[in-house]
Amino acid sequence: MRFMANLKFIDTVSREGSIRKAADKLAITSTALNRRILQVEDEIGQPLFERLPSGVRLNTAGEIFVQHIRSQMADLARVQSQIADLSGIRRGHVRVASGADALRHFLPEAVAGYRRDHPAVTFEMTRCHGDAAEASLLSLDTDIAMSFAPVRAAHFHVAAAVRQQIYCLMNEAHPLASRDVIRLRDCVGHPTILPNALSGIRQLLDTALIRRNLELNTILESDSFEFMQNYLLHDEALSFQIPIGLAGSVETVVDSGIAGIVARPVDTTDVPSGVIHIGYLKGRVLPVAAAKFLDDIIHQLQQRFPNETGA
Amino acid sequence: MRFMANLKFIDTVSREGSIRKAADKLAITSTALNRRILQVEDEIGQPLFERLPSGVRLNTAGEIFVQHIRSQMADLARVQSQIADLSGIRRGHVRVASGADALRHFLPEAVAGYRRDHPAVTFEMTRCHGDAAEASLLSLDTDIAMSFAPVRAAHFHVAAAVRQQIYCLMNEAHPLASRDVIRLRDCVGHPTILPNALSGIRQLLDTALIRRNLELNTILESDSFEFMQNYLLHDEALSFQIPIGLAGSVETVVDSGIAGIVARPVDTTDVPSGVIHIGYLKGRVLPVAAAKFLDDIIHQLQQRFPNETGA
DNA sequence: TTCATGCGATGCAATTTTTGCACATCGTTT
DNA sequence: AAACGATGTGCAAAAATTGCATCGCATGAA
Repeated sequence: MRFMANLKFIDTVSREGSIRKAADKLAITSTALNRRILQVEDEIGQPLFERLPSGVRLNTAGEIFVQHIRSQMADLARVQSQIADLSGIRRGHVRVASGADALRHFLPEAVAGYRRDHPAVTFEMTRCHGDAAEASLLSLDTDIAMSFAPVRAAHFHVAAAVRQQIYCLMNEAHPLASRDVIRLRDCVGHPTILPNALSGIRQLLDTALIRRNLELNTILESDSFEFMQNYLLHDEALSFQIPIGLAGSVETVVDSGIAGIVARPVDTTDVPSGVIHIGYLKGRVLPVAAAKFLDDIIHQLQQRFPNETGA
Repeated sequence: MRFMANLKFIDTVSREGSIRKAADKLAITSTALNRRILQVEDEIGQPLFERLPSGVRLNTAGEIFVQHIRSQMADLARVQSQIADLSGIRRGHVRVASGADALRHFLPEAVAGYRRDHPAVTFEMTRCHGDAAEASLLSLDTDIAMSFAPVRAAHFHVAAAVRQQIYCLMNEAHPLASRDVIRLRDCVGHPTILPNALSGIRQLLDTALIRRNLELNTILESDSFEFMQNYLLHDEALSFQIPIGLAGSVETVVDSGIAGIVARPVDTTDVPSGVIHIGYLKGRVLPVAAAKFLDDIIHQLQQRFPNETGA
């Protein structure tokens, strides 16, 4: 895209914080890049960067301008996708930011299903927590975000929300495995594995524990659900997860998707349900491919969690 | 603006409908322009223009792309204006489309007043009727529109609305000049000058005349209020106008602003008041200069028509 | 303090890109 | 049939961009 080159260069410099680093990344010399930036600054009539000994940094004008550039580039992507759509080929690139839960089983399936119908569409899946998701929407690095943590509505347009009850995971040989519903106080004393503090599950659990003045015997913290679940195979411990992080539909979630591990719901009077929010940056018009994928996700969520999904 | 050149070129070609004409306007040769367009089409991956014997015309993809270009350019103007604003100098360019009424006295005063405070701001005033105003907002040729005709709310954000009663204008020697309020039936028989059919005043009058089955003795139609008003100096005829088209505030509008011509209100049970709408394209963020000017206009309207101005 | 390092800015020559002219090609109109 | 006016194309000239070597500057380490 020749006609966007200069703008893309400025965006890259602003991200790298250095003209030389950006030049490397863009496979041109720093001189050329430097002069193109000087030229744009000249055309704008104001410098966009502060020159520091360690590199460059956006000044206020630069902040405004870069925000404009990013929104331009995102809109160009939408236009291209829309134009490609006219000729029947559904092309496009969809960028999704999600918590680890949905990245395990739900999104792989959803993306594969979508690509079966539209093989020319490419994807970029980023794992991140609530705040990072919002930042990445704002800088237009991401089209769609999916987050179990509470979202601030200021910049986020919620396309769908799905209630998710907390489940307790354990080896099928665990003494609690015989119960249909787990109470929080039952867990006390058993060795427990928790997701790390940024996780929405962890936040719900912590709030519940403090309120009831309980303490768990936490033997391990991790941000990898895969690690935690596989650990359960080798030790008689408890872990927690939400349905979307488990294979299969919520009705049949007696086992967790891994042989030898079972999932039991935690009583909602102990730990309230959380909500997964799916949406995009408020005010944005998504590229056709992203918009279609979002529709698909919502459709699948409604099928899989028919009573828990709202607008 | 080097980095927007190609996009501006495409916009110009789409407006001129011919590469050669556009090339003339842009002061380059048609070959150069042609090749730049071919290059962009190549980068987009799809042709944007249909080649006709008489020139070029946008195809569907082109329509989408040009709309994107225009919104980009408008947004760039906003960004530039915002950046210029940072350094204290309030620069910018404000484009207003208005009916002839407000262009007579109100807008000249308003613009002059604004420029007194912000001499670096430039203006572009276009006289046009309702539908043309909407089109010019949509193609982003205009920032602010002011129209006495009814507006379709689909694309128009109404920033303010001012009720305007119809006034009857005549030579001070006219037999009707002694009345405080004019009834429509009083006008019958007198020679009358009317604004042309596109005018909001004319539409209100026509509706009223049809409803009451009256007919005026129309000796002249024009779209120039100046011509009509000056004609009254030389002939004992009637004409019509709204307060914003007259000098002075509505309370003191005994004379019309031109010596020898007086204005008398027409009874609102005969001809209902119309409404002037001031606003901009829905969803747009106006450049600071335009936004500030809009505030100014609204403020002045509220001062001049305190009981007739609403949100 | 001195020196080394890493940053952006700049002069100049090589290179790439863009431009303008002449002309080809196509469809419509006279 | 011929003339006209439109876009598309080869080729040489002109203009812009690039890369190298180098400068000036600020910081941090010895």
